[in-house]
Amino acid sequence: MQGAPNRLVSRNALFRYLRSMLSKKTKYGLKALTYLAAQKESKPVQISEIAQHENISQKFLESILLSLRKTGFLGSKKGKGGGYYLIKNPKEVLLTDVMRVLEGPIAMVPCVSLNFYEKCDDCPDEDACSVHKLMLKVRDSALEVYRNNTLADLIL
Amino acid sequence: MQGAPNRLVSRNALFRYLRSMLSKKTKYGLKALTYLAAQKESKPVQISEIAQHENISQKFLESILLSLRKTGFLGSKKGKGGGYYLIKNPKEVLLTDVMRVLEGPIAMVPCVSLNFYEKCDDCPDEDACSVHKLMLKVRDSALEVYRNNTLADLIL
DNA sequence: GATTACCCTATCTTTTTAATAGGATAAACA
DNA sequence: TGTTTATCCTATTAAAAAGATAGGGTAATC
Repeated sequence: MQGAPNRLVSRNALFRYLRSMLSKKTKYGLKALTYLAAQKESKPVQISEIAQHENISQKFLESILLSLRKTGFLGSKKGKGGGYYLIKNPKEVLLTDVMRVLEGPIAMVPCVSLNFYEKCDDCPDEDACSVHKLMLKVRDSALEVYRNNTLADLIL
Repeated sequence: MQGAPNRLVSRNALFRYLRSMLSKKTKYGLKALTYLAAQKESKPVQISEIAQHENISQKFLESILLSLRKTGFLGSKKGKGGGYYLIKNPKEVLLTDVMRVLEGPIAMVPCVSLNFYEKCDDCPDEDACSVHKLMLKVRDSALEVYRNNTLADLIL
């Protein structure tokens, strides 16, 4: 809005933009995956190396990589010379799958989620809900992006 | 991911999908705006009526409508027969503007926000950031939806 | 068998959202 | 003019979640 008094718009807005809609977990996870995808040799990379290179708290990254291993994206090797490595070819890793594991649902409201559907408690009829109607479109537009991009597309 | 063990995927995911990415403020705000836009007569509607009809806590709605008034979307009238009313024609109310006031930035990360840009503290070079690259696309896709829809499109 | 590096659980701090409370102000109407 | 109606405004609180940290367990390599 153009004409609105500045202080009133920005107060709420300021609070919001300090935090990101994307969780750090997802952010760090994506960075780590990209880092691994960009490796020339396919030998394990240590957590500490990724953490340093991407400015991530090592302990936090540890838990993220762990969950990426459990969900079938990464393999790991213990002991000296150990670390994490990509299991699949980056071109075969769809970002829809990555996002759903790291961030959860792609939809902004549970009632339009494909994989995590849940009825809204306050809304008696979804078909009569304006928010539902709008968020369906937003979900589809986001899905299109994630579906048409793989991990390989993130490498710069 | 298909093959991943169920309990491991769903634990994190469960937590995430209990909460919506869309704040209740935005949800309620959109519902209220749509309700007002759907009015046949253009006389003020009381908060209590909207709150009842849309299943919203009246006090919470009060603050939301207040902020919508301060940002130029709604007008209000005090006293008997008072209430809130839309200032513009629903066809002229772009959802980009509504979303920015209610929800804040449309981008999922500040570093790709058009109206609320801010550098990420952990990222030395945006052009070399895979997350930045991806989130630019997501932002654009969301923007397209919001730009091509007005309040009138939300009425069912 | 010592070192390396992943594995796992538990806890804590901070931030944010959502909601509530209580009263001030202004308009309408008798 | 005074009573009712309904918006206006500030402050507080409760609950949830994210992010980060701590500390030790386990397995593989040399």
